[in-house]
Amino acid sequence: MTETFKYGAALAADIEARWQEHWEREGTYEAPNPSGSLADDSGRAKLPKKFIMDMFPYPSGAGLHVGHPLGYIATDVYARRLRMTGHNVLHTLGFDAFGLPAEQYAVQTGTHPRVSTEENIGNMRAQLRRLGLGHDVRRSVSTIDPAYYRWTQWIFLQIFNSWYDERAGRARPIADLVAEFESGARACPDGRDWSELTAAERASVLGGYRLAYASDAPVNWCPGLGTVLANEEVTADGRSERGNFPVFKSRLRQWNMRITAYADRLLDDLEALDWPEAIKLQQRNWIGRSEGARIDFTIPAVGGAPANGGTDHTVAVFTTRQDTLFGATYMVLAPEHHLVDAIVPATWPEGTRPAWTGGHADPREAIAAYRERTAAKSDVERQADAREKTGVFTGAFAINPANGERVPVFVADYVLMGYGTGAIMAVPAHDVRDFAFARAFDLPMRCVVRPTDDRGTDPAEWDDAFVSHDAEIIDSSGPGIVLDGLDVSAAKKRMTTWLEQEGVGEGTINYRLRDWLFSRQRYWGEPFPIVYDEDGIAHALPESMLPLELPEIDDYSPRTFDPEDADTQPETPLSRNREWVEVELDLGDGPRRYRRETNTMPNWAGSCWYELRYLDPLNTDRLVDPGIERYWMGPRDGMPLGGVDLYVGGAEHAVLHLLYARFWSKVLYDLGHVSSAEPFHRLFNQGMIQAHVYRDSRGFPVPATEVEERDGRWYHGDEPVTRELGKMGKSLKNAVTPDEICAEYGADTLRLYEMAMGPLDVSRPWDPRAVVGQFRLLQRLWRNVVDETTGGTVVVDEAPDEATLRAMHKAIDGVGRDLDALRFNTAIAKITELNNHVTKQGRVPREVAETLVLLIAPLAPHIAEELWHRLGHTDSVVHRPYPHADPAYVVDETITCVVQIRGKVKARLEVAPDIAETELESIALAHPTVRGALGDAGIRKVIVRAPKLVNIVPA
RNA sequence: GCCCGGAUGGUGGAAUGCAGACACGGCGAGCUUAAAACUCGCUGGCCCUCCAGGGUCGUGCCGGUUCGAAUCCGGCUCCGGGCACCA
Repeated sequence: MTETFKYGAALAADIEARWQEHWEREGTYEAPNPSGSLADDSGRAKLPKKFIMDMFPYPSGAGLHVGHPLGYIATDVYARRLRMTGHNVLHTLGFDAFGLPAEQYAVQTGTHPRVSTEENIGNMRAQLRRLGLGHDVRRSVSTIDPAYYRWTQWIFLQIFNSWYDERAGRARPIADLVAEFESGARACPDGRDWSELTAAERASVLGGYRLAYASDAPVNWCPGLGTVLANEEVTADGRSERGNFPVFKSRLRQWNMRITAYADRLLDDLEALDWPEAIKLQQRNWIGRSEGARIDFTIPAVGGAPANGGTDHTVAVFTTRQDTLFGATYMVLAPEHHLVDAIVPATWPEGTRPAWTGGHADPREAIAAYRERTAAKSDVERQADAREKTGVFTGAFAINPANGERVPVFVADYVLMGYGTGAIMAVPAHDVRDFAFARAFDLPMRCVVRPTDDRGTDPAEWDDAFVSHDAEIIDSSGPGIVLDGLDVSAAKKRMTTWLEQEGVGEGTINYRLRDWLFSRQRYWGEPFPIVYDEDGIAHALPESMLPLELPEIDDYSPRTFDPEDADTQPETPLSRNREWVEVELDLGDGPRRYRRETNTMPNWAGSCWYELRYLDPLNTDRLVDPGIERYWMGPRDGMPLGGVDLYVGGAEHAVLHLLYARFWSKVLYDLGHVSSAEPFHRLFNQGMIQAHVYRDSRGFPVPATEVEERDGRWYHGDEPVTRELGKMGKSLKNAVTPDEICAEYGADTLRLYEMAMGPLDVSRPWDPRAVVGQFRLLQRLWRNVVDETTGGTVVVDEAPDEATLRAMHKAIDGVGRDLDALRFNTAIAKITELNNHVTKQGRVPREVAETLVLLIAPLAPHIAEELWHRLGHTDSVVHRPYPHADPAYVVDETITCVVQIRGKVKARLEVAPDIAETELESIALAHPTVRGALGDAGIRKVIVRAPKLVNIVPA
């Protein structure tokens, strides 16, 4: 068989396999640590460092399609450019391997999730290996590895064993809090002395402080998945993010993370991060900070009415519009509000309108009926009639503290128990929802903010509420307070001050963010390192007992339970292994019987901190060595909070992974385990690769590869099909795998094509025909260097001509800047342009050939390495200096000259840098705009000044 | 409803002072018995043309700023994304 030197699929495959093996053997992509087991004597640890990361993949059984590696290729190109510009670059990829699909597969087949997951990881590694990604494989971690999740559990214990000290503004060890209680420096919540409390009472008090705590509260129960879910995992229409199953509220005892303690810091620190504005905005909205006030309304005892016990009650409301308190004409409690039953009188007050009673004989009956009606609504239904206002009168009245007015109290489901205090003051004139409710129930409205449009001040004549943050307050004066004439923000301040003086309220801040529900009733996750003693008190396992490995069970299936029955809890898979659950342990006070926690952690846990483990993956004593962590991630110029230099991934994790990881980072920072207060300094969201979906007349997708185009229409065989743009995937029968592209053209072509398709951050369709364009580029480049019959080189040992030199240095300059800015598509266009230039010349000077090879090396590393080798070099392009443009050739051939008339710029001229003054003068005077501007005025003087300014003084 | 982002040839997209780089597709030619995963040329519309070139319109729509606008400003239209009874 004769050897061929034509760059085709076979040769590309040969080159790629050869160099991949070489790089692996040489450890080419290993990044040294400054110390520890991954340190070396290459001296590279002394270089400026860069830590580049991808969002690591879930090892799905479906394998990769070409959309998955888009980000991995981008970070690889960027990392290679950094290596070639003298950086010590840490780039690797692990696997986020706990999660539902493997468990669902186990339910169906009985295969242990570990077995299927590890097989999937193996397949995915093989797929990724073909792409020639320059990863430091020593640092690749997998979240299901006990050596890894040992530290996930360890971090959980750090969080469990700490509390948020509001005064210090940071987390501290729980032992400090105990010491404060013991010394009396801090009073116990219920006013008793710490020493008098039983162990269970102490545990309960501390549970109110711990950053990880168990609580009994309404949670999102998803029967379809057999587990509870975090708020972030439930979509706006009340379904599970994964699987799209309905979600119901149910009261269950679950573990939570006190992420709300960090709301302000999570919000404020966004400012220092180099993240897309859209993601920052999503996080800001999710945290949902609103400044306002708590206002106490008194509901006086109804004389002799047994229902409210004959005592006064105080109901606190939260509002951001305390300035409109004088406009509050009624009050609303959420149906679940705990004071509803206490305030309801036995009978309707005299003169209650029939429309307010819902047709019921007494208030208690009316409220019971209303509760039943709203509770039966699932979140989906509640969403459907979101705008329709329903409610019922409680029969009670509250006193508006500003003017002493008696206002009716309603129950309505447009007020949510989970936000603020679960009660509102209703100002129908200045709130759209209150306006709608007041209209429906014929409640009075009072205008207290002067409308800035022509609607007048009688709300009865309005079509909607008047909402403005920039208007004047009117008709708002009461005992000790006058707001009239103030603007909204001044009125808010004055009202807050008054509320605080009178002791009927205070300025407060509310957040939309809720604590993170952290336990799942599933098997395939990290077990909690928690045991309960006979009194039900939770104890942390000592570090020496970590990792707490997942026990074996023989039935992985989730169970549903009866949410109606308050005494039941969902059965957890881990509880099925009795020997594992019931244990005798010595936690320091002798062997005792304990029961293990049988929930598992959500699959976000492993991804909350994996960047840290990449740094020091073999360390068995610590999560990460502090010196190594500071080296790669510590605060530095322009990054006061530290973090990874570049993190690339999809935008779908905006309020999930990206929020959780920031939270864990801050806890670890507070407790002194890391120097970086933020995990990811710079974030980049890559777009999606879309693909055409072809559907037959019944709407079913047909395989995209079997569709033919004829006269602008598409046919599957003889059947016409429709075409639309959609996600790439198995179910839509349009997936293209990297393997098939590699087989047809090679990995370098795939890499180039993915990078050349368009800007990295926008979604764009995969065009199967267009891939060949990048293949042709590589073929032309190959032929410019290699003699296809002998395998020798065709480059000539002569200096490039002037035009070529200029083209070359322009390309070097542009490509370098494009790569630094992640503009890979334009970088490729510039390389192509230069390559086309020399192709047309027919002869390629060695200097140009070598430049081309180095320029393309980050994008197409295999062919670059091969060509570099064939050009007679024995070193690797990987650590070669990237070409540097000679500024002499990059300067523009023309400069801009400004023409002014009466000191005003009238025109700009592109002229040669060395143009003579007299010539410049005549060009300026010949310019049509200049001639027009001068008109008949004539010219008195033309002054040409350095650098190039033509000043024309009209006569 | 509110908040973001976008609109440039047949297609993906370049371009912050020469609109359409680079690529696909298309057309024409070459090589070839034949082919293309080969090579070369042309390829926004309209018009003129002595075939060398030239003119003119043109970046979703309307208006503005500017010597000059795809780019900046104001107002629309359409598309994509996020949030949504959060007081």
